[in-house]
Amino acid sequence: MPRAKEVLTITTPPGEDAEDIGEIRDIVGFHLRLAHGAVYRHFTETFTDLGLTQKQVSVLWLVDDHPGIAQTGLSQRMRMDRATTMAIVNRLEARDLLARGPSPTDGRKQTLNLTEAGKAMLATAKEAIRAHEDWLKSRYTPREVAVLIELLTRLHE
Amino acid sequence: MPRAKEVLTITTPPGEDAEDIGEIRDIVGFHLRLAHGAVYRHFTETFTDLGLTQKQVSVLWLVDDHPGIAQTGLSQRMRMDRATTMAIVNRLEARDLLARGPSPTDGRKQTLNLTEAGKAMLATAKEAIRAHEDWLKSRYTPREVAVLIELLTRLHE
DNA sequence: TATTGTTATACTCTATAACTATA
DNA sequence: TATAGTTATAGAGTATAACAATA
Repeated sequence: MPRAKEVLTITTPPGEDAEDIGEIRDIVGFHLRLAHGAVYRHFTETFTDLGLTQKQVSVLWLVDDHPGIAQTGLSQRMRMDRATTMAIVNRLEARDLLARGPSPTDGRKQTLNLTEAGKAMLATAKEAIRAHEDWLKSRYTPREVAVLIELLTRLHE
Repeated sequence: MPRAKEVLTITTPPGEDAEDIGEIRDIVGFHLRLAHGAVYRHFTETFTDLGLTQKQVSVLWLVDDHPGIAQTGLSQRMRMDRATTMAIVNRLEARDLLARGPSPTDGRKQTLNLTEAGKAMLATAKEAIRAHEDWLKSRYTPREVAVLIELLTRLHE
């Protein structure tokens, strides 16, 4: 009796149609969306006073970590479109938290740097982030936090 | 020598200021946002032809699972505001995928049900979801998928 | 030709506030 | 009073397309 060369075995739950994709609670994307939404809402509440969004804080943080970074560099690190990056940088520049400047090496590029107000805002924001992350991590052991970050990283790397 | 009653020990990495929150790559929310964005983009690409968003598919699916559900019931399951739910239901109703009806028991409520076109669309959407989830799950072992869902669920439950 | 920044445009999501009808 | 739906409004994120300047 010849053996089948099994590359992958898919088990169909008993009593369920093989064509059925299953239940919505088994969809990873569904949970990812709900989890993101919950964290987004808590973030927004935490940051009402500062008036900053997740994206805006991320941009301030990344510019602080990489002074003089160009908008395309920011786009790559944030996995955003150029136009989307523009919109966010525009808002931060309008609030005088971030400044555009010319690139000494490439006339097409802009250099981005935090203003003094931007640095102060980032410091305050990091305090709020700490509280926000504590709220988030309170559900997990340190080991679980590490696992969660590992698994999430595989989705965006 | 008295022992300290340690509830939680927080270890500060050597050479790092205790006031420093750390690096952005250690922030769970940062990875969650990037992961969500990556999955969102792949979802959008997968669903360009159908012209459905994540939220819209979730609503169709939930209405199919719970025929006659009210908009507030939908709001709770999707963790959305009433007004946000309205906007999404409006779009689906305008495309004749979903129908509003009166509630037999409560004059304030609306019942929601899929139209025939809505049921057909959902069936097609589920096929696309299957491909989308396969892409997503290809990074993980079945065990890791279960862990990821477990950890994400703790964030939105 | 390719890259970078820019502008214009459009759609979706999200939430708040205020209003109406019903319980 | 509280709940459900509705409407209006506003801000933010997302992407596409087209354009100008530079490499």
